[in-house]
Amino acid sequence: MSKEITSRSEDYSQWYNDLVLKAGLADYSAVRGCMVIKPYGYALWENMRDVLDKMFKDTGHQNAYFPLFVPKSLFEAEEKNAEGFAKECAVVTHYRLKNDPANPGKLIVDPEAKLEEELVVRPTSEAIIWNTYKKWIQSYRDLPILINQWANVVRWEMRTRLFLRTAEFLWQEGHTAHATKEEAVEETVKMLNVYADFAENWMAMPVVKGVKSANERFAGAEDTYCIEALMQDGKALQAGTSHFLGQNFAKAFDVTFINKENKAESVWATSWGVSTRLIGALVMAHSDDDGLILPPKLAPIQVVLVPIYKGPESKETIDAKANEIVNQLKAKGIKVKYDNDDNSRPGWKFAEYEMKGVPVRVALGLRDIENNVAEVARRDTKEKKSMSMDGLAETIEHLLNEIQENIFSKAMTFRNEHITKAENWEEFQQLLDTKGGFVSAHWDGTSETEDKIKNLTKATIRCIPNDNLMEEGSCILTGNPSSQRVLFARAY
RNA sequence: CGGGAGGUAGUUCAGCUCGGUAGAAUACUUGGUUUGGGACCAAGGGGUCGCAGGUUCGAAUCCUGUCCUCCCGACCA
Repeated sequence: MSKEITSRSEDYSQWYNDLVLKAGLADYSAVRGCMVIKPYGYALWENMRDVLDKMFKDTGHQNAYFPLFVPKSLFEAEEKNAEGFAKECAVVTHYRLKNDPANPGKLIVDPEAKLEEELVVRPTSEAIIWNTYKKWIQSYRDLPILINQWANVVRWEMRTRLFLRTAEFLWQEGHTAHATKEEAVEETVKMLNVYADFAENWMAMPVVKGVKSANERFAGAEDTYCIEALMQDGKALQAGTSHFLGQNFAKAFDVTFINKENKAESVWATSWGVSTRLIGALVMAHSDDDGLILPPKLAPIQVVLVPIYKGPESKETIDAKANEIVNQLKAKGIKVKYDNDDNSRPGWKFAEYEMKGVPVRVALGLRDIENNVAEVARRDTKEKKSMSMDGLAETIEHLLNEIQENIFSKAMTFRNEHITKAENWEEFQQLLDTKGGFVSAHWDGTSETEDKIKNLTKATIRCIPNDNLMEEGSCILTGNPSSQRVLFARAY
């Protein structure tokens, strides 16, 4: 047991906070609700970003960059979107400070520098982007436009949590424009699948793909598709969304194109995004009371090599052998760190790299070298084994794959065990209170019922799964007829 | 934004009730011994007690304001 962090059973929230801070992922800042992402956390984000970026490019998208500020008049153009975000917008009203005549050395906002029109700090970029697309689109030949941007956005949240909900966060937002509804819907689904692929095959985090109910839909969207993940405390977390925006933004920003029949039509739109929230998801999906457990495919350090010195004369021998192993691992493209820092002892390093979630640790001492072996420890199961130095790089390469698969299947098993059917209201409540996870239940399809259930239980409809079976039943709350089950859960 | 808790050395915290020269552990620096699960010895450095006012001869301590964090709630694509 670690003496550094609160255990999950004692206080899950505190465990999460301790972990993020002590593993060196992030730190609090002097700005309310805004965090500092530290090098180790940022390295993790860079790995995630690079993989996603390649996936976006492989599906035909290009990166571009749009301004941080949105003039208020543009922001309010799409009414539902504006209304949805209005109460959490940071707004720039002035462009200059000046010395405070009453208080030397202090600054005040210069009242003479008031902006004619306020600038909204983007909470999302549909407005500024569709205002731009208007200029770019005249003909069907200009479509589709498939653009992604990596950016920061600001949402003035009332209550923030490291990575899971911060006032400023990093994300990517894809914004595409299409000539037909079918093509836009296809794009929306395609990107949802990209997200699910990334979550499952890179983050080792199983997700349910589905569509949101009207209550949970993105402001301004016709349909919001999502991937929903399950955390170890039984709460759900929305890990990514892909929106079919219909022609709402095209109409709000007057973006039309001339089709092959020489007729003007409104453009069809999608937008889709994932954020640094995924780091929070990754932490909560796999880690334990000793620290992070990172999937090898995304870990900033995949293998750490720790020398066990015995007297100064052993250093040369061990360093030489260690460098040999490092080079073999590097030749296989494995990210390896040789930690021969003599200021901390092996035991300290073991605990430290467990905290940081490094998937594989190799300990190397004279004893091992004499026997032509190395001690290999895996983070996920904490299993330690002496392994032959012959073909060690291959052994470790396979082990990394095995760890990736193991943490995925462990998370998958947990997730599957936490999708439970509820047949009546008592059962529904009891499942939420005692077991947690997703509760699969019939719902009459109305927003009113969903609101009532939320007020009574704090559970929301996470999604209507894509591959849902049609099944006659009656609503868990009202008893009204229902044609399919939906997934309820308490969520982050 | 409502309720609760908190902010003192890099970190975790004591001191505050009852005002009187700023403390511990750990971390850090230097030297040495060490190294198979968070080493040991010796010496050394480090805090305008979150910030701003006020009361007082004197404030970490009492009062007011403010900023930040955590927990619960409301809110949240």
